[in-house]
Order: sequence, then C-alpha cells, then structure tokens
Amino acid sequence: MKIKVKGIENQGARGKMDLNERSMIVLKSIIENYIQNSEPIGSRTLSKSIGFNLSPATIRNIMSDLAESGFLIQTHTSAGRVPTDKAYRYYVDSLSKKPAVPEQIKQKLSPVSNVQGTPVEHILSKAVHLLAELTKFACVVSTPKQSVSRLQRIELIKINEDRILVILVTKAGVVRDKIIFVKENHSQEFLNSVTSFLNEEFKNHSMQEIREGIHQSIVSDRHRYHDLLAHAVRLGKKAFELNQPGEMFIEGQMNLLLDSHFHEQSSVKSLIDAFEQKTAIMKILDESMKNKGVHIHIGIENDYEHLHRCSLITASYRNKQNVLGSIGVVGPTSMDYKSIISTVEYTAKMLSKTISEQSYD
Amino acid sequence: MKIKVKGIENQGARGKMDLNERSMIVLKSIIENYIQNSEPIGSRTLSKSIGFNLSPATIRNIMSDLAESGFLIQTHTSAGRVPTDKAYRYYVDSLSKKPAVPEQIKQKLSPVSNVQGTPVEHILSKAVHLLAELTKFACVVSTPKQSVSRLQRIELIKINEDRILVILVTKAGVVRDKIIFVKENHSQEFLNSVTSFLNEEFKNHSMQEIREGIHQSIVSDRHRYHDLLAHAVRLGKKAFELNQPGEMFIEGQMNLLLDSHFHEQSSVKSLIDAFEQKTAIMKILDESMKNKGVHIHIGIENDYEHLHRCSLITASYRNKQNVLGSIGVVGPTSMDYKSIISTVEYTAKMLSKTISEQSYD
DNA sequence: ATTAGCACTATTCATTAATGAGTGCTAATA
DNA sequence: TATTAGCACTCATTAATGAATAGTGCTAAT
Repeated sequence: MKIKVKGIENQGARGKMDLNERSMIVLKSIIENYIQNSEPIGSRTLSKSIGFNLSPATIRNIMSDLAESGFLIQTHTSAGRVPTDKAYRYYVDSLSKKPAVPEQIKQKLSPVSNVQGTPVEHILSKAVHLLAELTKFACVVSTPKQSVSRLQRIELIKINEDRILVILVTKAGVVRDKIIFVKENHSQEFLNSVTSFLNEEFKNHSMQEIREGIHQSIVSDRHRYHDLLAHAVRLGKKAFELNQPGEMFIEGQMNLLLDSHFHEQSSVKSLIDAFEQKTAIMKILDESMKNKGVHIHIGIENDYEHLHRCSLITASYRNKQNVLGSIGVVGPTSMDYKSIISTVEYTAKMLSKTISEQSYD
Repeated sequence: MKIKVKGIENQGARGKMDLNERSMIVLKSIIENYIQNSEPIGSRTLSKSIGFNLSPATIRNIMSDLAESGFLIQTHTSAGRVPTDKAYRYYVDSLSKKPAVPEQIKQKLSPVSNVQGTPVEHILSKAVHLLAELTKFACVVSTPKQSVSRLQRIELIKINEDRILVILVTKAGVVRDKIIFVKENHSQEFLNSVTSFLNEEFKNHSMQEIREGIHQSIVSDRHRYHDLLAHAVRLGKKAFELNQPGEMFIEGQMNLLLDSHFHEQSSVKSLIDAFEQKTAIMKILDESMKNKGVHIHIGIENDYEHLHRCSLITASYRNKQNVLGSIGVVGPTSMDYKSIISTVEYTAKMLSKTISEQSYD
C-alpha cells in the first residue's frame, strides 16, 4: 500500500521555503527525532518509523534534496544528516499554533502565584527558577524597566547631614532605593514638604517624563525665587536620576552542561562567555518587550556570535498598564520547541497575572 | 654539597602532625607544584626542582612516609602522589600569616567602593562578581541577615483599601519592602500616626527584639483600650513578620568548569547539585559570621557530601555595629590557598568599609 | 517515480604494542 | 645509620591496526 503525494516541487537550492507535503513530513520526522535523541537518524530507521511506506532509498533522495535546499547538513560523508537552523525555523513556523499546556506543567508553575505580596524581584526569581527546573535549560528574566514605569510614590528620608535615602515606588509595585548626597543640611520636615510636592506633581507620570519635566523646570528656571520649589526640583533631579541599567536574573546555567548537545560537541567556553557578557541576552530580552507573544531566536539568527549555537525563546510579561520585562529560555538549537514555547508563554502569563494583581493600577 | 637536617622523627601513620623539617619542605613542594600544575610530580623532577640536593631515591622514601601518614595518596601504583585534604589542611595551617595583597588585586577590587550610595544588594553583587573574576572560581555572598540588623526607619504607604506597602530601612542601609493585606481601610494619615509610633518605639532595636517586643505587647494586651496603639501594634506585627530567608548571590559557577581539576576528574553533577541546593553553602556562610577572620573548609571537612571535592574560603563582612553576612570562594581542594585567602580577606574588608560608610550608625 | 542492490566512506570500538613516568626494593656507599 | 644507585616492575597513555557498523550515492531494474 503506497501513497502518492502530489505537491509543489522542491525548488532546489535557491532558498525557497516551499516543500511538497512528503518532504515536509520527512523533514519534520528528522527534526523531531533529532530533538529527542540528539543524534542523526538514518534513512533505514526513518523509513520504518515514518507513518506510510517509503523505502530507505526514496527517503535518501528526499534527504538529499533537503540537504541541497539547506535544511539538512552532513557533518561528514558517511554520517546521518542533522537539521540546520533553517530547518528549525521552518519547523517552528509550521507548528500548529499553541498546543495546550499540560496540567502537570501548570501545577509545577503554580507557586509563582503563591509569592504574591513579596517584592517583584522575588516573584521574578521564583518564576525563573521554576522555569529552569521545568525546561532543564538556562533561563533568564529581566527586571522591570524603570524608565517606562509610572510613579506611585516617592519618599525622602534623612539619614544624616549630607545623605538622603530616596525610595521610589512604581505603579508596577517595584521599590527602588538610593542614597543621594547633598550639600545642604535639610530637616526631615523640609524633606516632607519636598516629598509632598514631588508626589503631587509627578504621581502617575513615567520616570522618563519626570526626568524630562524636571529638566524643563530647571532650564526655564521658573522656581528661581521660590526656595522650597527650587530645592525640590534640585533634589528631585538627583532622586530621579537613578538610572539602573536594568538587571537580569539567570537560573540553571548548569543545566546546559548536562544537556547531551553541549556536553561534547561545542566548546563550553562560548556559552560561558555568552552569560558572562550579559548584554547580548539582555538585548534580546529588551527586543522581546516590543512585540506581543513568544519570540524565537534560532542559532545563527542571533546577532551575537556566542549565541550562534543556542536558541532563545522569550516572552514579555506585563501589568495592566505596561510591558515590564521579559522572561526566556536559553538552550541548544535542537530543543523541544513545541513544549518549551508553550511553557514559556504560560510562565509569562502567570507572571503577568501575579504582578498585575499587586500592581498599583 | 649536602645538607643534613635533624628533626623530630616522622611518627608513622598514627596521625601525628609533627613532621621533620625536611619532610615538611618536601610536602610543601609537592603541594605547591600540584596547585600550580594540577598534576602529580615525580621524585626525579622534584629532586631537581627542590632547593637543596636530595636524590630521587631519598625523596621517594620521604614520600612513602608521607603517604603512610596520610598526607599523600596514589591513584594507582605507578602514578605520582597527590596531596590529601589532610595535607592541604597542614599546608594552610602552616602558612606564614597574611601575605600582602598584591597591588594589582587591590586595584581590580577598587570598583567596590565606587558603587557607594547604591543599594547594598548592588554593592554585594559587584563585590562577588569581581571576586569571581579575580579568583576564576565560583563565589558566593550572603545578604545581610535581617534579624540582627537594627531598625533605622519604617514607612507604611497605603496602596488601596486592603493593601499597605511596608518599607523597612535598617541601620545597615538595607531596604526591604513587602505588601501586607489588611481588613480595615486605614487612611494614609492614620498610617502616618502608626508610622511615627512604630519609629519612636522601635528605632535602633533589632528586628529580633522588635518581634519579641510586639509579641509581648499583644500578650500583655496593654493597648486594649487605645485604638491607635492597638492598630499600630497589630500592623507592626504584620510588618515585622517579613522573615526573609536570607538570600545568597552566586557568581562564576561556570568558572569551575574551565578549571582543570573539575574538567575531567569529577562528575560535574555533584557540583551542580551543590549549587542547586543552596542550603549547604548558605550554612557555611552563616557559620562564618560567628567568628572573625577567614574560614577555610577543605574538601572532606565539609558536612555536605556534594562539597567533599571542594574547598571554601569565606570571610564575614560587617558595618560598624554588626556582622552582616559573609562572602566566599568555592573552588577545587587544590586551589591556590595562599593568594585566595588574602584576596577573600581583602574583599571582605573592602565590603565592610564600603557598607559601613553608608550605614546609618 | 520508486526501489533494490552494491560500492564506497568514515566513525567507532577493541586489540595490540611501544613508550614512559613513576615507584619499590635491595645492595652498595659514605 | 642515612643516603644513594640501580634495576625490576607497574600501569597509564598513545599510536597503529583491523573489524564492525551505519550511513550515503549511484545505477539499473521495476
């Protein structure tokens, strides 16, 4: 019993993404097998494991075509073929949308909502920890961007003659603190007035706006003759200057070492570098905040060379008002995209929900 | 030209620590060589590299004695001998006290004092990052213990009908925040009164004391007829309940993988576990807070089995008033104790200095 | 268009042999 | 008595060899 499949012909090596249905199925089988076993599958084995009857020889022909179009690659002449990044891209793009998240995964992620009421950082670290445990890869999460978040409250607390502790509470529920150094010895009562002024003036504005507003105030110098306001503006400028570079939590780096793909194959060194220089990953997380949904960066698609052997799956989290940051997984290009994608998506959703509920708007 | 050294005779395998001077020098040479090259040295090579003339045969005899007393071990018959944990302990104990910290190291650690004015967590993370970079091992630091630190200020900020943001500032300059859920809808003015009351009552007391004090208050119920105080005590109880488990920052885990000792030899798995279950390392850091100076845990000396192949060098950091936490290095038992010890000590000192200067007492 | 068959290639694995670093022991020596 | 020279022995490491294996590519037959 044989099946004949008519379809668009393979277009050769010119990079066209059209594959006839049979080639597609073969490619998919190869990819899924490789994801599972991390070793190439031969034409004979594939012939048996595939659904309908196709002889090894036919499969070899198909594989040869797929190799020519850049979906498969041979490490050496007599070795099986391994999917390329292009193949993974094709595979991911053709995935039937959103497989349901298994109940088991949901349950394992439920502790995220149990840490409500604790600092946002704590929630994030819980989430990223669980995600790493579930996926068995390295996971990262970026802390809420300060510039976009809106002010809920500012507090100025006198420490001693020349130091003031500034506490900023954002709508997203993030608390940031910083000590500023001042020349004048202000009384706490004075600071309280300044505090009220700043709160009234700037509540609900984003940090970005506030910084610009204060800058305007100083330039226009309209408070020149008003002592309190002048001081307030000056202190405010210092207070809102705290431009934290945006942090990132990493969990489960070690997981990557146990993964069969990194174990032998590639030099561990480049992975270490990738995590050492956090900027590259941070950039991808930032990028991910710009659009909704899950983002997938496969191997060579990454700008940063050290990440060429990794794939990143990221998704942003948010409160009701703003996108705050994003969370993601860093793993080998041959990761199980299907399940990882849905897990990351679900984690981001949980995170959004938990944080939204304790946000101040 | 030969040298004869008279000394106390080796006591055999009975565990006596007394070694004649010559054995001591040989042992020290073997250890230092092994630390440098991570491979055993033979009697011939050692005979040449050692200061005075000793034939390989003599050295073999000495080595044989050292092995018998448990300072050296052979992995197999025809292999060179490798120092045991006992040998490292002996070596460390006999180190001439406190070699000077190289200027280069001092310079590389100087950024720690540049982050003054930022949150304590930030300072810690900077310090542990630099330490990891310098030592090329994994480094850990524990955040200030909350229970011992004294209250500088508490703030209660109303979020909405049933939520209050609590901000605790300790003398050590640590800011902690938490949201508490309440049944009554208190006004911010009311919260301000409570705040003043709590600040007046508890400023300069340790969290431990405060918790006990509040507990007493409630038990004795002496505020029964005073509405404000009753509320204040009840809110205070909740506010001071925040018993953060004490965190730990880890940096440079990946460094261990590049180390020649872990690379092949031991299973990476146990190291991963050690870091996964942070409790073991946390316990050692806690322990280290109890006594001054540098603490050294060599291999098998560690209670936790996964750390049997590691050594930990820790030192506590403090402000003027209290010991706050500790910082340390986790590396192979064959680490360069001499330099690591002084580097850790210096880092802890820098940390203490930086934090003290921004502490509130 | 598909398949069977066969030649060819490269990896992997086990075996073997040579090498060499290192020790242990014994007898000679200072 | 302490030290040393010399030699036998052990065992890890390395390279070379060969057999087994998994896989492809090509061609001719269906």
